[in-house]
Amino acid sequence: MSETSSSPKRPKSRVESAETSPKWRRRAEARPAEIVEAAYEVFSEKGFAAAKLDDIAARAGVSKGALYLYFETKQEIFEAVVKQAVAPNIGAIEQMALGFPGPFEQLIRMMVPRVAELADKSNMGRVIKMVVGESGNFPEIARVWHDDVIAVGIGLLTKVIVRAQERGEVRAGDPRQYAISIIGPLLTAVIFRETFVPTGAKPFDIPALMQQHLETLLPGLLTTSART
Amino acid sequence: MSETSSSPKRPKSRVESAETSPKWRRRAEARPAEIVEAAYEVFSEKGFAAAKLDDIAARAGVSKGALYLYFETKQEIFEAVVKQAVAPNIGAIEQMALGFPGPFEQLIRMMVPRVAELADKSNMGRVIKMVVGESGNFPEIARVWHDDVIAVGIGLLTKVIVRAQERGEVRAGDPRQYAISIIGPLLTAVIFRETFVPTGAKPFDIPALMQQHLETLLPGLLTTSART
Amino acid sequence: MSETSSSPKRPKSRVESAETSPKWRRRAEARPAEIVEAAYEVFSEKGFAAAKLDDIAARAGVSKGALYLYFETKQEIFEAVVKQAVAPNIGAIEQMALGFPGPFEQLIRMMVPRVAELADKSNMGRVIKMVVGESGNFPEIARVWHDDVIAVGIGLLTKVIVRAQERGEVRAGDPRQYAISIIGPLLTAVIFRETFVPTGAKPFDIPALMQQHLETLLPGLLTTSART
Amino acid sequence: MSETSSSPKRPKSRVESAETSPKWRRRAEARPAEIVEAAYEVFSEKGFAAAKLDDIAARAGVSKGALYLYFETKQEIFEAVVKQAVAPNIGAIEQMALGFPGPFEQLIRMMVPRVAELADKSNMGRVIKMVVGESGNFPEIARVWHDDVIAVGIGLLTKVIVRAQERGEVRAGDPRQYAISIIGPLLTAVIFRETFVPTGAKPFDIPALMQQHLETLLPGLLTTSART
DNA sequence: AATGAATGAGCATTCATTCAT
DNA sequence: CATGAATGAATGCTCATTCAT
Repeated sequence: MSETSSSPKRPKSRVESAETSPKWRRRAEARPAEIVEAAYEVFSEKGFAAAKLDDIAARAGVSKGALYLYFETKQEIFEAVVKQAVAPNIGAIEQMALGFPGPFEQLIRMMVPRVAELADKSNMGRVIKMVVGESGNFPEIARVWHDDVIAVGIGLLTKVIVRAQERGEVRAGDPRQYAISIIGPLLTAVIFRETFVPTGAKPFDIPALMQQHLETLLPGLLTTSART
Repeated sequence: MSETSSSPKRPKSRVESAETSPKWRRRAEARPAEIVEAAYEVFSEKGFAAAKLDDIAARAGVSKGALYLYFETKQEIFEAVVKQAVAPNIGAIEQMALGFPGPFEQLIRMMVPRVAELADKSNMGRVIKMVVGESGNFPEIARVWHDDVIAVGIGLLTKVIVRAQERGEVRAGDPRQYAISIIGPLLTAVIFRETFVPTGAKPFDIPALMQQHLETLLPGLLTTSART
Repeated sequence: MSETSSSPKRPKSRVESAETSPKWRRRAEARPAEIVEAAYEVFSEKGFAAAKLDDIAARAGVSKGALYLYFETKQEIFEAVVKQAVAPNIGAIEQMALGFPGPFEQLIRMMVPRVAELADKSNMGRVIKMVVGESGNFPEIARVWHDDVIAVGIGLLTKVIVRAQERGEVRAGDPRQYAISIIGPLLTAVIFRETFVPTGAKPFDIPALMQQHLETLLPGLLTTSART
Repeated sequence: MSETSSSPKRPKSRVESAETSPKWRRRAEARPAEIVEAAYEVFSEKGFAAAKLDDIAARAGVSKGALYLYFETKQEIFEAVVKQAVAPNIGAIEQMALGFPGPFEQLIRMMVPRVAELADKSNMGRVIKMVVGESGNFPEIARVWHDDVIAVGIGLLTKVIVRAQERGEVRAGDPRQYAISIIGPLLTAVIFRETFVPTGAKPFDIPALMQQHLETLLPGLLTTSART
């Protein structure tokens, strides 16, 4: 879980005293994060509807009632779980990509492994699975995720490609489609891992997969002049 | 929906009577398929848990009780829905691919648009979404889908690539990863369509996307000697 | 309970067949009335919030789930109970009063005992108690009851008095206040019966009370010329 | 609220220390009354079951936990609220009535406006509403209220009437019924005000109503010789 | 004395499943 | 075969009550 804590209803402690002795303030500060963490596990295993608040509470080590001290509904907990996976590194990556001074090939060779690493290690995969699975029931969540994550990611990649095309580094072609060409195998591998690997399917080595994918794709993506 | 009827518990007609009014007969025979068709719609919209048998029955134009004449549980209906999307054309494609006499490039240039077309038109996307979303609750279904569809598809592609590598048409490299390189953008686009397009996201032209993807990928995939 | 059944969501029987053999149609037709009857008892004993649907269901001899075949919420059941006591005889009394050709004294001497009898025998008292007790939480119910019962009753009495004043039979004075002078002791006695008699208070003989009240009130209400 | 403090569980001050800061002391002493005052408002608006201790605590300006320093249960708070409205002026009125030396007519002409004024201004109406509404759940409270308030009031009036009958001032007739004849319209108007006026019903001018009621009733109540 | 976080029993509501007709 | 009324276990949410601080 990242520290990008969404802002759940925090029971307002009266003075927010200077130095909270750890024994004093019970667990009030930590609770929301603990709950979201537990909820993340349960939701990603069962999906929204099949997840029981009893289970979430138990896994968070609190009573069912305590959930309602920090969240108003089950759906709000779900939204917190999904949001908490949203902003994590997108901003950082965005900075890096748009500010990068060198040629497209260098940029992409730096970014793709980094993103692959991220996808491999983080829980983004399970969150994607949740968003996909519940998009029918929570269009709003799907919309937010699209706007905040997917569109930003694809848009960033597209922008980088357009710029490279303008500089003659990338061949003519629909840049948004190129973005999917680049990133599609990664998403597929992540979803595959979350969906089929637990039932016994042979997993992919995601960084290796993306490394090879990049080597395969670049010759057809770069203009002859841009090729190293 | 195809006629590949899954095998729901068909109520044993007590006497298998000589001549029943043909109109009646026909309806009765069609029932399971109608139910699965309706269930497919509801499940793919809501997911397993949020789908109500009331809705399925209503959409199938039968009473709720009637569902239990053909299926024993909600889960069994769900399995029928998923299975019914399994067999679709994999077999045909398999034949085509493995029997293809020409070079890899020709084969892949023929297959990919065909599969893209299929993915674009069929409801496979929604079924994938269902399988992804419910894989946590129904590992068995995920397993079956993997074994019967995913593994077969990837395996087929892998096999074709291995053969092409042996003939010096495809560069060295992990053939299973190459398979994902080829097909990943398609799966990503399909899932994107099912998940985000309904909430307003700009859709992809899937055949065009795969056409461009192929042109981009082939230069790096084929050996220099195999290039047209 | 009167037959003035409000119209609860009746499970639509498919053909409403001509003669429903009592053994065939289960209890579908009778159920709503039975439920309302049971709910009336529980609500009037406990009030809205403290009434448990379990109790209502048990007393109606059905399962808890069955309640939801006929009503959508607890509140809707409550409203049905209250409404069902609304229209009962108001209409009849209204006809009688407004169409009465004789002098005011005759009319009032006929009406008051009749209404007293009604209040004594019917369950109106308990319903009034419910409306009073829950008016804070269900202003809408209080409003409906006021508009449909209280205002009609007071309005009717007021109208009769105004007419009698115009004919010189009743002394000058606020006719709406006269109405309360006439009917107030009856309402008080009814509420007293519902509230305090169950805890051991000595009840009033309501018809006798109203008889004496009328004899006491009439001399001051009628003009000298109208006195018998 | 009056100072007739009910007796809530006062936390035993451990040392009954010599001199505590007087400001502190005062607050502590006032707490129970403040709580009862707040509870009165909430209970009279919502009824017992729908009243939340959270609301009561908030309105009293204390924490929820603090309620339990003074009362052991919700019901005990409720009882304190009801009791606190009991003693109000009944005693004073009783003295006045029983000690009155003049004729019945004078007594009643003095008492009724005074009681009407009281009913009009005090919160008795809301308490009556509460008692009526919760009598099913709290028979004990209903009993206490009957014994301490209702029976006393009716009994007092009855006693006065009996005495007047003995002196030949009031006609023959059931004196307890006469009491209801006199006071019923007042109670009806009070309950009407609490129940229906908040939903938009036209209120009664209670003192005026009772004035007219008295003028109407007295001719039939007094003997010819007692008439002024 | 006072706080307010935490508890957990309690209840309205839903829905897969059964079965009398 | 078919119906749909009926069931009852399951679950989200509430709120009086407790207790560590």
